[in-house]
Amino acid sequence: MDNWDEIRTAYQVARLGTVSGAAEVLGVHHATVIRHIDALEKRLGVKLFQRHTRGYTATEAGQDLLRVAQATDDQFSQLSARIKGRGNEVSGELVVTTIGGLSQLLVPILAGFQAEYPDVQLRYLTSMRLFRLEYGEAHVAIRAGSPPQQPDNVVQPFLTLKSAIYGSREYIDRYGMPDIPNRMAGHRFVGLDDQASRAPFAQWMRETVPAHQVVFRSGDTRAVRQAVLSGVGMGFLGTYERTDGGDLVEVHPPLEEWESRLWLVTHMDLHRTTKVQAFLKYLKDHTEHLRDEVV
Amino acid sequence: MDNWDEIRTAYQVARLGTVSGAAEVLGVHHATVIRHIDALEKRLGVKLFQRHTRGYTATEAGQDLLRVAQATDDQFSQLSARIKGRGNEVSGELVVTTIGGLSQLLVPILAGFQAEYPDVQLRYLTSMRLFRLEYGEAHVAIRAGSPPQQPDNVVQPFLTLKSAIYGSREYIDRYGMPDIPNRMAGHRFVGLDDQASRAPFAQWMRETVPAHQVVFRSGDTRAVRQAVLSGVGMGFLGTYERTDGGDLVEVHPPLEEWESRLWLVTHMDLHRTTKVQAFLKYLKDHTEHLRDEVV
DNA sequence: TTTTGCCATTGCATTTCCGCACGGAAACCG
DNA sequence: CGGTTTCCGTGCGGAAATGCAATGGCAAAA
Repeated sequence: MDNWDEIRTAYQVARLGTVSGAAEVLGVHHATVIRHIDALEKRLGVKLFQRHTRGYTATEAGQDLLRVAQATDDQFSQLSARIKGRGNEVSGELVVTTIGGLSQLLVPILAGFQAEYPDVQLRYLTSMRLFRLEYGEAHVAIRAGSPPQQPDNVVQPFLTLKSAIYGSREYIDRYGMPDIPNRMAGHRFVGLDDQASRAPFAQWMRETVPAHQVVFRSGDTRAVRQAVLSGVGMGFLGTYERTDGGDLVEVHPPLEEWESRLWLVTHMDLHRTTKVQAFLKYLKDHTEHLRDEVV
Repeated sequence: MDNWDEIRTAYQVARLGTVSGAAEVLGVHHATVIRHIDALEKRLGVKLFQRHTRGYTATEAGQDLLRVAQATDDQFSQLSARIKGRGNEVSGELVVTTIGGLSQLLVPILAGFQAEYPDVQLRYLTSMRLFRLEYGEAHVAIRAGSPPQQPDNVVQPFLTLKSAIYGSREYIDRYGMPDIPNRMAGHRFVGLDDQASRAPFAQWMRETVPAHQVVFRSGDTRAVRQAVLSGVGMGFLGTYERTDGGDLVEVHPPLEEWESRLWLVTHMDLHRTTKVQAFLKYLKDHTEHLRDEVV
């Protein structure tokens, strides 16, 4: 049963009883309607209508088709309404994927967004592997580094994370303030676990700090921060983390080369949807102060 | 939501995940599939798929469509099977319309037909008004008189009903054998109630027998027969009725001008169906002896 | 890393489909 | 009873949908 349009045509004829009426409803010429009916009947090998001078009367087969197609028409109308509506409402799942270590910054914002749009179910993914927007695994991705070049993605700048080297007051009191990068001998560092990390400051650290001086490594930035706070050693922390309580001393101010540019990435096909737009707007509105600060 | 074919296309893409696969299943070119999807999405204003190099992945809207269209496809398949099958099976309603007075001949045949095809529901209509085949009011009509000329009807000769004048033995004993049409004075007749009846013998009677000699009229041929049997008067009876028990005397043998030609009429659109064909065959097979007899 | 295969996309040629107009027939209406 | 309306049926020219083939991109295999 291919060619669903012919069924639709036959449905209108069965419903209205005339070819002309069906043609008007369908917005086509009545000749087209006749041809559709003829083709459909030929393919089925059964007459759907009896032709007479006042119109078409459905045979038993035609009445059967009428019932089925009526239901189909209803279904499609509802489907259309749902789909069209869904484009303009903020509901359903919203999947956000990001690099690790931004939870502290993002989760409160996500919570606020969810409060504003209660119909949204949020999924916040910070997996090791890169979630792929093109397969629909996420609606919005936050990526770091150089601007992603995927062709089907819409990329826009998000934040520039400034990092500085911090140490705990306790550590400074004990080991003195290091003169970076000139005289760091005898000092201890806390760093990222990922040896291949492409974070700018991680690269700097690999090049500048001898490996044996990095006495604590972790993939979790909160663990890194905790380690610095505990006086294990100095380490890079995002400047946005500084405001959190804790007795931290800035050992070296932020350098431009340590900055990590963040990008908001969405798939082209989803970027225009109201849901994604609403989220992006909310996200930008609630990170404004950070952007001002770091620019 | 017009253009159901595009929904069908989108359905296959959602089901198979690739444009190429859908194109193969649908028996069209890739390009056509892409254009269908693009058009549908444009009309809905919502993306149904996310495009990537390995194929198309359905968005939430696309998955919704998938579910609905899946059900539709099932429905249409079943519909098609029903319709195609119905063309080749003998079931459902079968409406036969006929002139009055053939019940005695036809009903036993109808009963036999129904016994042979138990899935058939018979309707046997002998209404005053002419049921119109072209509006689908009946599958088969039995008409009398000159061959019907309706353009969309399939007409074939059925039987030739021979009529003769009968009287009861009692009547003949009392009034003597009349010499028809020469000396009928003093005789009594039983006739049809319908003054305008176009039955040949009714016409003959109107012209030949003075109205006051027709002492019993009825529209029901069985009543007429009963009246003749009861000795009310002479009357026309079909020769096929003669075999029935009863003490009848043929007052005048059948004349050609009294014959009533019967026609089997079907509407073109229904004539080819197995159901109608089966009925016509059964009808002919079981009236063969009558045909032989009257020719 | 190179190769191979699969897949979407796009411009161009073609065919199919559609709209138009005319004809004809039946019913409706004063 | 004749004019009028409302249908359906069909040949023909044009337009829209389709098929074709070339292109490019990505990923898995070699």
